[in-house]
Amino acid sequence: MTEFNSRRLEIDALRVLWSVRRHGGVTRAAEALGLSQSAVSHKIKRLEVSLDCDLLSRKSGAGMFTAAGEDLLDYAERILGLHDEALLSLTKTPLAGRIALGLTEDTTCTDLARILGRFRRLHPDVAVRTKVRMSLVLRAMLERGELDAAFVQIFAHEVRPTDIVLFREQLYWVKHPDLPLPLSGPIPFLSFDDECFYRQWALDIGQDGDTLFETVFECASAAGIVSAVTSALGVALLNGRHLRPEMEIITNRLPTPPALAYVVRRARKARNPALDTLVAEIENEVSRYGGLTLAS
Amino acid sequence: MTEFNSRRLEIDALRVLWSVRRHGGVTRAAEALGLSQSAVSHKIKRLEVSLDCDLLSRKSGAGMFTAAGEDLLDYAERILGLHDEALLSLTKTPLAGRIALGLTEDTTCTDLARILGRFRRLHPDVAVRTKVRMSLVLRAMLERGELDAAFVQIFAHEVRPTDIVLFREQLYWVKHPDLPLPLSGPIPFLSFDDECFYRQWALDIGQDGDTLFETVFECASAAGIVSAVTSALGVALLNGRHLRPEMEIITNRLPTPPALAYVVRRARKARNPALDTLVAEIENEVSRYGGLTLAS
DNA sequence: TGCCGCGATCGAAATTTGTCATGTGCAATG
DNA sequence: CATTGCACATGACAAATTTCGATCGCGGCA
Repeated sequence: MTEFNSRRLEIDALRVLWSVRRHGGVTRAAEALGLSQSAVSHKIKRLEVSLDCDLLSRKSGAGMFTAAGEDLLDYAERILGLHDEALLSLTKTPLAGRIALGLTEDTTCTDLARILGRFRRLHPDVAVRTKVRMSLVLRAMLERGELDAAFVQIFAHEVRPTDIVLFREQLYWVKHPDLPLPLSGPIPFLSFDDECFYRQWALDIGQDGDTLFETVFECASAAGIVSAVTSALGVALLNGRHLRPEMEIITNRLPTPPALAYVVRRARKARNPALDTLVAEIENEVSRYGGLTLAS
Repeated sequence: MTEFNSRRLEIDALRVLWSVRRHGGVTRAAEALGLSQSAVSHKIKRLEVSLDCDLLSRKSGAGMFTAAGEDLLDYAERILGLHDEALLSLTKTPLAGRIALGLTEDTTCTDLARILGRFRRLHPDVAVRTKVRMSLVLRAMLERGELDAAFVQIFAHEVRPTDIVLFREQLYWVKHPDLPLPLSGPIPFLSFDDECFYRQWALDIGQDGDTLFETVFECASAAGIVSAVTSALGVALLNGRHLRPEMEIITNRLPTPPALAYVVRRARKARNPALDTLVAEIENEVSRYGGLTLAS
């Protein structure tokens, strides 16, 4: 009772454990944390030894964690939350002001929500207004000065030095295995709606001569495209998060799709200390965890 | 912004900080934590450096902590609470049962409350019944088997091997400076009520010949005695927690008062796994912090 | 003024933590 | 069924951090 229970947890180890869950594996967690794989492995092992119980269930099959592990993760999450907030509150300068923020639908229910929530708690005198639009619209609003900053998806090669990259992702051509690619004539294309900024890229690639694609389906939500693909209605451009096992990735006959990035982009505008702080917090989070994640 | 804020707190350091407040000083905290004074000093210094702000205000006069320090302590307390609970929850076996517990008034609003609260949260199926009585009464109830365990005050020399000592304290003879001790005749005595177990000790010491004391004031609460002393009504036996600067400690003419101890004492009784666990938790807390504290 | 108690600081020693290199188990593959 | 690839574990060693004992400096106090 004395030796193993008197041993204490350390925040660092909890963060590693948490990162393992978040990134789904020791190796990935290590990458994200900027550590070697063995360091992460060791840290967890030490945690296990000091607690005298297993946390990772090295069984294939079931979940990655043991019951004790899941249990601890619960606490870890709360402790880490407090920890990060404590850190922020120490550097807190009384802020007031107004922030107009643009989000995409994708980003509303993820890490960003947590960060925004915490920000409002720490700085109750800052009025944060958020608008949810598609990336193209948000970019236009930024240009027109209607927003102070926005979370937008752009082509990787469009990233500006002042953007903060939240994470990068790759687009894939996908179709259902049952759908044969027509050897000649247009390929049936499942497209996001007009405002989708990489739909243009897809429609532009067939320009040399005849049209490569024929848009047979148009839908604003990823979920709609996903189900159209699985119904073998046609070919679509999807990012990694939306891939499903039953989808087939097309690697020949079509040009490699461009890489994408989710970034925070600020408006060229007057100083805004409140926004500075918020952006700094996001940067912090990104650098600590090696990017943010979205729910898939 | 990047370098000092990206640095992380560690639970250990927070515990040290907290211990410094709790024990009112670096040196005491070190003792309680079983570390050297320099280790504690260093740990705090490191914390300060990594946060790039002062936590202890080395000024004489005002409080021991800076505003940032107090701020951090707030979070530290919450983080430590979660930490300890996490640790406990990992070793948790589903407990059920019933515990009859005796407390003194002194112990109701201190660390014990925190431990009991946590215990009930972690083991909702254990019914904890508490009774608040004076130490003498509690001891009798223990003997009669009406309680499973009790937190009682006893003479230090009465501590049994099976008792868990929560902390020790010393009694002092005190009076107001304005009150002269009569050179002959009985000394005016301010006494707790009948059930106070060391009142007997005081009344017994005059037995060789005439009565040394005359009880001029009797009150069940320490607050009453304190104000009677400051009103120069007489002489009283008080423990360190109740000493006030304006009181004068009498060191001659009266025998040195006995040392006291607050202990957890269990009834000689059948096994009670729930009680075992609770007692183990208390032992843990005591060994980690070198005793519990009471509000003065 | 000289003596405490308390905390800061320094160098050396001990402990902890991270890395590289390597080993093991498990699946998919030819 | 050997082979390859992947993900994680482990061991040895180097680097960094933490602790300790000793010593110093500072403010109260007799």
